[in-house]
Amino acid sequence: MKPNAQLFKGSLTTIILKLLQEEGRMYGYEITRKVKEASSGTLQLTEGALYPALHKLEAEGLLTVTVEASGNRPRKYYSLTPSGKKEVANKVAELQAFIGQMQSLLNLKPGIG
Amino acid sequence: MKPNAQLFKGSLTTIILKLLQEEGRMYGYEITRKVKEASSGTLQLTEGALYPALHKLEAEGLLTVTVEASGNRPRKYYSLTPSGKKEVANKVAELQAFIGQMQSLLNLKPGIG
DNA sequence: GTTAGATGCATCGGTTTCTTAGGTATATAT
DNA sequence: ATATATACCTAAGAAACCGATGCATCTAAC
Repeated sequence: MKPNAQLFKGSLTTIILKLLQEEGRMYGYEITRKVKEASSGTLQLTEGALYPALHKLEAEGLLTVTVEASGNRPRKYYSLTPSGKKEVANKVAELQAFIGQMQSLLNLKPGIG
Repeated sequence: MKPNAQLFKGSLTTIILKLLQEEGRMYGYEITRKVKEASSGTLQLTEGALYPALHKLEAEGLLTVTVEASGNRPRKYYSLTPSGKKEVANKVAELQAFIGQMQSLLNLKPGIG
């Protein structure tokens, strides 16, 4: 039983955009580490979920990529495009509103109805 | 753009269990109304998502059904089984912990990195 | 020297979950 | 007659995610 290990449906892209807004630019592997670290290991963002999401965001024009050979192996740094920067605020606001609604459903006291 | 209309992946069953814990017993159509009402119309729980979820929870032994002809048309009232009552606390706690992690990711300030 | 583990990219198959659309049936309102 | 509300349900398809796997490089262990 590990349903808590998976991200909210449709929220992964929002998380990615938010992290890029925060950090400026990141590469894929770094994002997986960041999510794991920021959630104390609770949220495990698998690469099988991340990379398709990154490619999709890039195809939608929200992200750009710059490849850099960082001493060792090449890294693909992702950063927000102008339209990506606009989208962040919207998506984050949507997700937060949504979380608020979820909490109002979860915070009802049992046996009162 | 209506990603905010959908429930978190895997959270629908938790919401159902929570509502039944709160209300004692409910029928399907009533649950859809309740979610819509409690979220001011933000969350729309479609029947195509609800009924399969209810049947699955019943098959897992977390819910029981009693059919009642309530004046007009027959209703299927769902309520928690003993094991369902145990599961509610766990699932709600999991989801709340998860929401907390999501918020900590979303509440980071932009441009600081 | 070769095995293991970390970094760093990526795809593929399968499963679950949700959406969209439709179906059945009764009652009420227009 | 037609639309809306109640009340149940399924089925097809899309979407998202998980787990496994693959390639390649570098470092550390033994």
